[in-house]
Amino acid sequence: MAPRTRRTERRAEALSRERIVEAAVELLDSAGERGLTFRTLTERLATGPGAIYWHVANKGELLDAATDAVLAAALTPTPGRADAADAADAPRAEIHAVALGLFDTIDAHPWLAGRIAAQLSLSPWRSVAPRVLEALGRQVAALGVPEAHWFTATSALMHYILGAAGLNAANARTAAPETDRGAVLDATSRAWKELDAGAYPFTRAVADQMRTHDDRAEFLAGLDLVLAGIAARYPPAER
Amino acid sequence: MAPRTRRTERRAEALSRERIVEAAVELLDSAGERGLTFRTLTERLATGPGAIYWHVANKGELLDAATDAVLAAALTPTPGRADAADAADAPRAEIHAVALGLFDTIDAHPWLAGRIAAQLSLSPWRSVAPRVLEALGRQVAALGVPEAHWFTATSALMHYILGAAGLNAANARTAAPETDRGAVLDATSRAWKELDAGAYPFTRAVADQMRTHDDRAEFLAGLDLVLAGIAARYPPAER
DNA sequence: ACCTGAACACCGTTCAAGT
DNA sequence: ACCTGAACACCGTTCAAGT
Repeated sequence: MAPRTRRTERRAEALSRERIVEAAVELLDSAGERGLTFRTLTERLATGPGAIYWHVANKGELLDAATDAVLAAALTPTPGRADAADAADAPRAEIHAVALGLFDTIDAHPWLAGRIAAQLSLSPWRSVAPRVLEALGRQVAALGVPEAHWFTATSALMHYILGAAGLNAANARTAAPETDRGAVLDATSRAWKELDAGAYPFTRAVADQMRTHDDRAEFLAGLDLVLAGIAARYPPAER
Repeated sequence: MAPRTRRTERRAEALSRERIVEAAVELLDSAGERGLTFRTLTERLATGPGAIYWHVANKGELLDAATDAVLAAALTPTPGRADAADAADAPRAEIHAVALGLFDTIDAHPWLAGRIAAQLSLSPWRSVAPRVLEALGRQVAALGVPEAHWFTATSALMHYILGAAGLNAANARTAAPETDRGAVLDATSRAWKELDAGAYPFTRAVADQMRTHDDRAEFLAGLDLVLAGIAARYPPAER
């Protein structure tokens, strides 16, 4: 056998945990959670499974590392991004910015939703929970919420944001690439209108509002409801 | 010998879609999503994989059927369960009842969380979305929210309820049976207190509130924040 | 220390064959 | 019409062996 063209399929740099995680994120983004296997990963990295297991304990740890890598970028504060008109509105603007950052990140990496849920509870001391809590909680404090209600108010915000963003991401998660959002909304709206009039009067009534809704705008409207509730129930302490 | 011992490994009744779904739910409850395989299922039903594929198209359809079966029970209205002191408070009490029903159901069947998210978006015309929307939306209308905001208000409620319940369920989903909740909260609280004082002042400040919190009570407190926000932002139309 | 690649146990699914 | 069970392609993981 001839001495082969010099490593056309051979990787240029040494393997490292970072390179493995990077390739994992790419596979997850392009093919979803089912697209990341040790076969596709070893093929892309031009190596064998044993090499990956040298740097990573198992698939779960790899998914956790991928989650951390993507979320770290999303949660890195970008000072001044809010540029609120007046300072009084700064906390609300900052909460919007954090929420939209998470919403858009989860929308762009839909596989994140399931992983965040797993991490939040499996290891609540790890980076995700404290980072999100800290970013939101400081603004909750700035809004004047009495300290006794800090945890409750911030938890509710965090649950709404991560929950709603996660449910929304399921859209992108499994929808075929050529699936037209408008067509899905049309079909769903039509199906709702054909529900039994006696059993589903409300759903029939909102079928048109559903058809024309904007995911991002609805997400923000819901966020503002939570914020309005916080303002109403936990008004700033007198002084 | 008593008729009991006869055909210990042979099933008594003919296979049916219902019996298969029933067995699937039991396996999911006892061993989680990873515990349901065609091997464990055929063993429990004393049959082969081909028999199951005669009644069910594939594993995805089986999981959808299991989800529908469990949610149908949770969403069946139980009239009079709320028994509010006065009628004015009836909508809020009913929303609490629906929310707690979903919270407890998802808590008891943690595998539901991921499946609900998938169904909500993959096929929003199917039973889950209209049923939840209808149950919540009627009460939103009863609260006097103007019709123009019905969809937004009800969507926010639904996203909070399903999102928060789903994130909470991740707790039960992977925690080892002998894991003591109190011990986890203690360890998490301690870890939070050891975070960098400059970077995590808020998280450190709420570490004690987190340690003593009650999941169900926090869930309801967050729900009340959304409801308070709805009352504040979408007050009943004048007449 | 880092990597190779064959091998193992297990998975969802198919299908020719039975009744 | 309904069920059997061997077989297939694929998965995560291991490990003796190389450098």
